[in-house]
Amino acid sequence: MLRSDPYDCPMTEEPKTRDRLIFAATRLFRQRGYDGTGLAEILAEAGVPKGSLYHHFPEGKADLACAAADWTALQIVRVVDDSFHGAPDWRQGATTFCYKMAKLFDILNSADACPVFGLLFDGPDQERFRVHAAAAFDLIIAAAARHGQALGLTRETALDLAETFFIGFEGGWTLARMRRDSDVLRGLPNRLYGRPPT
Amino acid sequence: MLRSDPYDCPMTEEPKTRDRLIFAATRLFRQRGYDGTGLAEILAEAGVPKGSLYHHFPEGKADLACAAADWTALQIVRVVDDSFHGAPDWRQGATTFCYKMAKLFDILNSADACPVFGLLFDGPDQERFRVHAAAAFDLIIAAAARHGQALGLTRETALDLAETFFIGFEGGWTLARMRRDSDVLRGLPNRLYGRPPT
DNA sequence: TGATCATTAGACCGATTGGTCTAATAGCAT
DNA sequence: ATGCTATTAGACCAATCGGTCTAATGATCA
Repeated sequence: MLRSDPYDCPMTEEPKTRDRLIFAATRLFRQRGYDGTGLAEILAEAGVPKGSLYHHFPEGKADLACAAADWTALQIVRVVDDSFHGAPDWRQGATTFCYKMAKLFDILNSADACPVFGLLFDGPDQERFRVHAAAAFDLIIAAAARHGQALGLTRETALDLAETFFIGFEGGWTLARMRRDSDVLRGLPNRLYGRPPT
Repeated sequence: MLRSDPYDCPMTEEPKTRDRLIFAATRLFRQRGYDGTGLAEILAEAGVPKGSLYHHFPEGKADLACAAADWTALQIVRVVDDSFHGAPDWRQGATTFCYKMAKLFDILNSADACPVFGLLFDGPDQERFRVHAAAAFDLIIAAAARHGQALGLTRETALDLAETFFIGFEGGWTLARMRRDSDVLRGLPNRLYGRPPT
């Protein structure tokens, strides 16, 4: 799911160097964090020499990290759109999202950081990463809020609802990771919105 | 607040070597993460030579990180107890906790990781840290749940309420950090429990 | 006092870090 | 084919990494 094409390039042929770097970096940063991942590891996993990295990302590791974060954010927006597409109400959309992400959690080795925010805080250039993370978060919030509006909510209500949801989701992912249990994610809607009417 | 005495030793005299190491490590890990912090930095901030570190923490950096995490967890339990002490109901206790932590957020340079869970995931010894984090979390949950029971809730309800609260809190801290805005924390009770009855 | 132990002090180590630089190569225009 | 640019390839670098080790020092007994 999160491994499909970045920038909508056709996946029939092997991804190009730049994208292979982004893939490898995304996975490794999510798993070991920014500082915990060496360039050598990324290069090895991507099968790319060092010269290419600094050709495609002149500012090196930090550049690559931002690209990886951007790509991840786009993927999450896609999951949001898939989840809310055709949902009869907010709760249904949110629930579907949680289940999709729980499945993803199980596919990843379930000890990784949250795809969205995991990669964005450490590293030497803290302020740059912080701003980048905030922008990515707003992108995702906005996507969810659009669906809320389409379901008849006012703009303010939808934004507030979306923000609250992702606050809960972020905390939920953290707990799921700590316990290695994706059911924490599946249980989120009940926590946030109460037991469903049977 | 979070700088007071570990292990209840009197603060009149200078903290001993071991505690100075824990203080410095706590602060630096929270700020730059485990992998982002070098031993040299910690040693410099604590004013302690390398030999002492490996005397007090034979397994080195990882040992120190666990000690720092344990100490932090105890501090958080204290804030929980302070917040719920004398609170008329759950919501009041939770609200006080959020305000106290918001104040702490402002005192720290407000770009740090959540005191409880920020330090615990990266690093080479991932599994050890994960288990440690889960235990610390359960400690804090249990502390809050005890107050819930004292307020008349059943054990199950209290545990569930506490878990949900800290899920929200963890996500809230993350967002507060991203936006550099402690009001995200102060707004949490309204998000979780609805607008208060005026 | 002298003996014994805990602690401090920091020189030193091999490995790895992110980053630079030059040379070789591939792709594509003409 | 020729020339030009984009890309790959990897040797090389100083700096820093976490960790080990020996010697000096402090503290506390007999």
